Amino acid sequence: MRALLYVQNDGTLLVQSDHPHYEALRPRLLAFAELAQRMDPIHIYRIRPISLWQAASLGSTAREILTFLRDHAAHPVPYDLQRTIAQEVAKWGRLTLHQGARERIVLRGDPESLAAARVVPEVAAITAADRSDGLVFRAAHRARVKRALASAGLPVMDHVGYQAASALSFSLREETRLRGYQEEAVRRFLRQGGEQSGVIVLPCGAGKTLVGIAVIQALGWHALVLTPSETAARQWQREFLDRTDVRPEDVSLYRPGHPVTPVTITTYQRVAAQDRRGRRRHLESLTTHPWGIVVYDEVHMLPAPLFRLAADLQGARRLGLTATLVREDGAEADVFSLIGPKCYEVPWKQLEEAGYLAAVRCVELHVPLPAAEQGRYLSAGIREQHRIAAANPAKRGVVEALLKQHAGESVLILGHYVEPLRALADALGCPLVTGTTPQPERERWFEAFRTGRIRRIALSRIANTAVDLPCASVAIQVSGLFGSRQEEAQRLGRLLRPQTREGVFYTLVSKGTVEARTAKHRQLYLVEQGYTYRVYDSHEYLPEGVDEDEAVGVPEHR
DNA sequence: CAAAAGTACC
DNA sequence: AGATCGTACTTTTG
Repeated sequence: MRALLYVQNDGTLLVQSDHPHYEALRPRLLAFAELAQRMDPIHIYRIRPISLWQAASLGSTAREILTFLRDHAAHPVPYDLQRTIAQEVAKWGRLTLHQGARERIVLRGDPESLAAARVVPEVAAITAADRSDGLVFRAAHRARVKRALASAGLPVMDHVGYQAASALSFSLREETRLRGYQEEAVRRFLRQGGEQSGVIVLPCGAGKTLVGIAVIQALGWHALVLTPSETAARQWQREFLDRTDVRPEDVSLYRPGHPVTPVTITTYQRVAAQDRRGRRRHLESLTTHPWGIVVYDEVHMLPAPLFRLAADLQGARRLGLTATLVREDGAEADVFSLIGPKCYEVPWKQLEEAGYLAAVRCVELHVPLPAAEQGRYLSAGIREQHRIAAANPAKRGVVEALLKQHAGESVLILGHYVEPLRALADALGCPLVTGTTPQPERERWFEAFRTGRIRRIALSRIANTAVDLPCASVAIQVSGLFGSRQEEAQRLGRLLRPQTREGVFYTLVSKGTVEARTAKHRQLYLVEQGYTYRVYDSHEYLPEGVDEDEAVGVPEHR
């Protein structure tokens, strides 16, 4: 049989995506490599140190990884790469951080690793003492030490332990049932008596909030929950009240000046905020409370320069939750070092197959750029090119045709640039909701959409997180935030609430422009998760003047 | 409601 | 290869 993959010296894997065993073997591949590019039928994966540490933390050995490569590669694995893999996997656990005397922590390890750690400038700058048995730091530098070492290629296993926490007792309500994978997620996080901190990755709509609540309940300590927005914070609060018997007065949104409650919910923004004097008072007051656990909702946002201050709460167990542990700046490694390794993940498609999430089909439609735009496009700089491609006026006709085809279904129209999106919404006569739409007005539109009173709604980037519109079964993406895999995944995520009918996720791409490349890149995370994109020219998918049923390439209307 | 602060991407 | 800049967006605050 044909080989599944070709291994290159630099850790790049060329994988035959049409190989009969590809689907079955993909999870094992993803355990230590990341999908970097698609040139069908070749999928290009990259082995990165962070993925090897991650694999090691989940118990993989270098031998297993190398055996997998030997079994499926066309040629022998290059010796240098074999050595790199063995080295990187072995790094996990070589450096460990321990509690020292009096507010000190100690970095221990073999002499070689310690020597490497010693010369990392940011580490040297905060080393309190350099002893033969290890490097000593102030406990307050716990996050900084781990982050600096990880970015220098030295992952640290954190054995410092946690502060004494206040107890909190409540139960899940009788009728609150955890699904199998949710229970498994909780179990994995709590293994070793909950000593480990880490990240749980579950698709949008899979019930991450409930997993977080179940973890808090099982641990029985005071909990701080950090979310990306006030809206998300309120959703957590509501979920706590709906799903558990926790006393309502024990759960609150953080209010500066008011005493914190056993479960306190607030946003990354607020934690990071500083007052006029430059003091981060919220962070200070939240840090002093004896939390037993801090939950980081949408933890992929944590690496932002100020949001990551929220990771200074190292005295508590840390649980990160996200659907999309990817960033275009590669800062996922910060999540690994500041929160902990990924301890549980379920591929999106797997939950679809199990019937927990709606089935979604992905379609990429190429729309020609009209001649007038074509001229401007060719003489524009790269930024302007993105904008012109995104605002392609020919997309409007395609959107109209798709709306006709999906008459009677609830459709989201998603865009990045607000002005072109506004023009489109006006032309279609549908409401537009953006970040500047006042909260009450947002709620009114969302409610109208949920109840089916309106069937279409145009959304800017606010749709990327925490917008709950469960009835949507079709999304038309008219433009996106460049090559953001994160955004693509979150947007498809809007369609995953269980539906009776299959969802469709359309992406409109200006033909022959930079958009074609960015669109391909955006899709990589979802392709990793098992989704397939069908690509058509818009006229081929929606031929003018031809009845839909006769159109070539149009899947049967259901 | 406008200004300020923050994020993500190229 | 890594860093910086510029643009468009969101949330929070006064």
